[in-house]
Amino acid sequence: MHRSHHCGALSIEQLNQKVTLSGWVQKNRNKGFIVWIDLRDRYGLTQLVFDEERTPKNVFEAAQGLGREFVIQVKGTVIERESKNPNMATGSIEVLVEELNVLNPSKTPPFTIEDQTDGGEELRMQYRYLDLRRNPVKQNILFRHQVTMAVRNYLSDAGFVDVETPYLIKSTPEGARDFVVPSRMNQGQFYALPQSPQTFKQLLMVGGLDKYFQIVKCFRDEDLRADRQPEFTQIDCEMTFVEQEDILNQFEGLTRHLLKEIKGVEVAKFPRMSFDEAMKTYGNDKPDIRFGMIFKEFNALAQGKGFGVFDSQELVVGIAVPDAAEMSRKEIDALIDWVKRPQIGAKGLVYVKCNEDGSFKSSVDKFFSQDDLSKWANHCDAQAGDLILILSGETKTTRTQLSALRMELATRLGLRKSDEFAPLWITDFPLLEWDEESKRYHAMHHPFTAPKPDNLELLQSDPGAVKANAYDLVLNGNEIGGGSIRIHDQALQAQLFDLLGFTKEEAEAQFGFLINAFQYGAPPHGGIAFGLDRLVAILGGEETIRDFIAFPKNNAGRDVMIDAPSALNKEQMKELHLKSTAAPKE
RNA sequence: GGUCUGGUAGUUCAGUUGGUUAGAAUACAUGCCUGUCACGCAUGGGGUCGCGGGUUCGAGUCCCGUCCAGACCGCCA
Repeated sequence: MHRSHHCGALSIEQLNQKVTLSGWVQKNRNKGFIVWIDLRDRYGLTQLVFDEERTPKNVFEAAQGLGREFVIQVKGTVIERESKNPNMATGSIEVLVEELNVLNPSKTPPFTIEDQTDGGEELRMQYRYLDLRRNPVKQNILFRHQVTMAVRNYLSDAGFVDVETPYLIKSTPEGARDFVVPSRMNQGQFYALPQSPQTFKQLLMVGGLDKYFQIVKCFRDEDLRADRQPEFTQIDCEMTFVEQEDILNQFEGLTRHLLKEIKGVEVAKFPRMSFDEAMKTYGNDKPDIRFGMIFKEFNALAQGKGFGVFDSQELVVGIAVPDAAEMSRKEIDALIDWVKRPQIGAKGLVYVKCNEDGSFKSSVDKFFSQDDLSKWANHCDAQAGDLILILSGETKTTRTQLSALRMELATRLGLRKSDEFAPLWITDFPLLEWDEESKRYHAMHHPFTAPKPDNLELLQSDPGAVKANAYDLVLNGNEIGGGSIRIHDQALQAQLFDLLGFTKEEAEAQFGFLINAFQYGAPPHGGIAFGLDRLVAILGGEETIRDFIAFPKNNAGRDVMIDAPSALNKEQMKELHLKSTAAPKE
């Protein structure tokens, strides 16, 4: 028997019991006459004690040589501590060791295995198996398990069937870049790894499964971010005989269940906002509504007063930053520099300080009277002590810039509280997006998304104006889910492929299987997919998903622990009918 | 593809205008220590200052190139 108890189990209840424990040496505190070892496993820490008088001499001497992360097994007796540690779950007892068995010694780890480790990001990734021993990372992984179990239970109880879909599928140039896998048995041909199980879940609906879900890996060969990995996990769902309203209700239910179950938070009915309204009032299709600073447009108030910068622009838009009028000139200048950085790209920033005495101080005092500025303050609900910040320019880019500024200020002002949860549905997305580069329309969501039924006639006359039965679930400024009602009518699907610039032959070659399936009684259906990694991170109060993934990849898509990707040897390359311009590994 | 920040001891970092033998903390090793729990005290070992080139009497420090890491923009149907 390796152990009778785990390292978080013992308390004063087990006093005087003989126990066997196994675990890792967290810390060796050697006082000369006495040695304490903190023994660690997944469940906690237990203090072991060895001393000159009570411990056999050979065991006592061996204890002095135990280093960090040695794996040991001990047999001993649970005794009450002379000095208790109230900060420790097992702090009132210790185990007086009689037998010590070193199961495996350890090299000194390259970083400390403690909550506040001295290890940097890269080193921790390289030795991820050591990092996983640390509480913060371990807790995140356990937390993820809690979330996925709650999801599975909820969806299964609601009648959803967990179905696995294939990972080796067909490449489609539409959308994100595919990861591809060469086929040995089919020379010169490639599988692609799915960007999502989209078409398969639709075929499951044609197949009559009615309600499907899968917690599934998806793969996208695009550049990474703090919240983006090349392989990531979706909670993928699809339902038959539903309208948008049915789906929103079902998955609002799931999200509310998770918030309650995992965080103990009760949330009222989720607000809904159209895409257009989100863009107009937050400059963003995933607004963080935990705080205000809602966009107000100043065109009517600020144009035609001789300030050329405003007069010449399509949009003049601003926000009132609460309690920020105290900002020094230097701080405001730094803010102006911040928006002028190439990442934001604003030309400048107009500010109005709403002083406590009711007066206004602005960067455009030359052009606007106190009366003008008072109207501005009124317009954007700025109180005395607030700071109004205004950008102007082309509508779309200016909104994007102000949105970035709003989020930055909220972060700086501590308004993005990680224990506050503000979900929001965004609806009525445009069906299509004009792409300047390729001079054609792209599907904003994906090519199977259904247009709103009363927009159908616009498909010919003004495709860009067509709204879709598509929706996103936003949580604290992050898109955590998105979906749509799908097209189930083959004629409409053909029309969409046409609009997207597919010839009949291309559509047939890429999606023939789906078009065929739709000829055999495809039911109305729709669904949604949640980004599990992101959802877990946000519920956990973070925005970086890496520490909620057991083995994540770095910025460049590398796994620095196993050193992947790597070159293949000549034989493999030959077998796969691949030629490389890079020197192959011998 | 681009912008920005960083790379100095096992680790996390400091290093002034370019100037003596490159420091701190922590980790590690040795010794001391009669109740520790971030134990304490003493001593010690540990450096290709990412790499290559240049400027200079002299480069961790300045310049050019390059590699690596991170954040962001583009991209992510």
